[in-house]
Parts: sequence; C-alpha cells; structure tokens
Amino acid sequence: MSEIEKKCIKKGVRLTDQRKLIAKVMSEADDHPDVDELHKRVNKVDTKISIATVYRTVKLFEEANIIAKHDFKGGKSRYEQTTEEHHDHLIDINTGEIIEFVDNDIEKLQTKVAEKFGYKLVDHRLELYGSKIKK
Amino acid sequence: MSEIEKKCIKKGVRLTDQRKLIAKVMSEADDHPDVDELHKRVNKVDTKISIATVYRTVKLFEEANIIAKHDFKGGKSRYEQTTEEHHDHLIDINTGEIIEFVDNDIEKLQTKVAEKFGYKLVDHRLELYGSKIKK
DNA sequence: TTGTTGATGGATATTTATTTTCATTAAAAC
DNA sequence: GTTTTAATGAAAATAAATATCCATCAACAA
Repeated sequence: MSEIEKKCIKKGVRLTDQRKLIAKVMSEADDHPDVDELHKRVNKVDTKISIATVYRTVKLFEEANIIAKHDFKGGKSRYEQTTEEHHDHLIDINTGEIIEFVDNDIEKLQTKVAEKFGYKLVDHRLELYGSKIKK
Repeated sequence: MSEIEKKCIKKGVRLTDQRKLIAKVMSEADDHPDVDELHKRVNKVDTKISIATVYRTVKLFEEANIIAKHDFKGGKSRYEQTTEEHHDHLIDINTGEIIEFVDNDIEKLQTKVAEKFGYKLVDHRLELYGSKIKK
C-alpha cells in the first residue's frame, strides 16, 4: 500500500481504485508532475481514468494536506507528496527538472527579515532558477 | 515628465496621452498595482481609457523593461517600475501590502546553493508572506 | 447483500486574465 | 498640412487550466 493511501485511510478519505492508483503514482514519483503528466502516468496502468478524476483527486489530496501544490513560473500547477520537513526548490530552466534543498541559514534569515519589518513570517516561497554547468 | 515617460523616449516608445498617463500613475505608485487597480487610477483622470489599453501598455512597458511584472500567490499579475537594484518582496497576507527588501546574505547563499548542485543561478523568486505583529 | 452515499467518465461549461478585431482617431513622418 | 503608420475603445474572442453536469457505477456500512 502506498504512503499516500495510508494517509487517506488515516484521514478518512474514501478510497477508490482510481484514487489508489493516483496515490501510488504520486507516492512513487520523485519529481513534481503536473495534472497532465499525472494523467498520462495513471493511464499507462488504467486507460479509463479521466482527466476530471485526476483534477478532482489532486484537489482532494491537496485539501487533506496529503500532497502539496506548487505554482512555479510557467503555467500549470505541479504537485508532490507532502513531506515532513520543509524544503525549497531549484528548477532547471531548460528541462523543468526540480531539485529540492534546505538551507537553514536562509531559513533563519528570512524570519529575521520579516521580524525586522514587524511581521510574523507565515509562509514563504523560495525558488531558484538555474541552468546546469557543464563540466 | 514622469520617470517612465523619460524611459519611453529613450527607448523610442511612441507616446500617446494614454501612455503618458499610465506612465505617470505607475511612476507615482509606491505599491504594486494589478491591471485592474491601474485602470481605476488612470480612470480617475481620464475616464475614457479602456482596460484593453492598460493591458497593452503594461505589456509594452514590460517588454521594454520599463516596468516589472510579478506573479505573487493569489491570481493576477502585479506591476512596479523597474528598479536599478534587485530586491525581494514581503507580502502582508491580510492587506496585500508589499514591502521591498534586500538581504545580501540571502542573495549570496542562494548562489552558493545553486552552485552546490552544479547550477548557475539565472533567476530566483523569494517572497515572504507574513502578518503584522501588533504592538 | 443491499441500500445509501459518494465517485466516475466524458463532455461540456466556467473562469478569469489577457488578447484581438475592427472601425475610428491620433502621432509622427514627409 | 497631408500622409502614413500605429494606437485606441468597446466588445467580442481566446486560452488554458480547472470545475461541473448527469447518468452510471462502486465503496462501504448496516
């Protein structure tokens, strides 16, 4: 049983074959697919799953905090399984590939900046866009 | 003559009354209005200016690097006059108000993170979302 | 297993920002 | 000034992602 499927049970989210499959595909993904890509992947296993169901499921999972939605530059929302620890993203501007990273120094500095202006940091978005350095 | 108007002349952008007014309003803005807000402001001076013209002008100015476009969380694009120096944004989640800031330590760390993964940092997006701390 | 509630597929609709059409008008070139 | 070229207003068109309709079907509790 996939990680996401377990979370669904824990949260009382009704499990259908379609949802189980979407859960499985998302659990196995080590990247950040958009809805279209997700639809393609589940269709490789079950061709009957409609894009509408993928949209519905993705929204459902997101509202249950099971997956996270990201709006990077360039259109469509991309998803990943919710992680225990926070992380930010480095996006390859050529391939769209994403590397996750954490930099505690940056994190601390962000809080400090907010405080400096009299704000409590509630959320942030840090995205690095780069291109691969050839060796 | 507004700052933006001067830039238009320098870049050979044709100046009409509408563009001059939009330039003026953007130059005087110390916030980050969206197209709708911009339209409202110019309409206070000239009610005949259409939303289409505002869209066209904003796009024109952006392509000429005269103003900068930001896609913060929550829908519509917001604009500000292009600044010489880079800065990031702290957004008040309650009011939408925006504070600009620069933190050189964060900047440096970002470059270092990218390099660590074999990337050249081309662009980045750092947005802090916070709520005001009451005194 | 059966009934109730909710999910699905497929197509269609919506949303909302942005763009374009077209007839008219104004800017800049001559 | 006259011509040429591009900008404007108003409305309609687009675009693209996402949401919904409805008839059918499946999950799961009793």
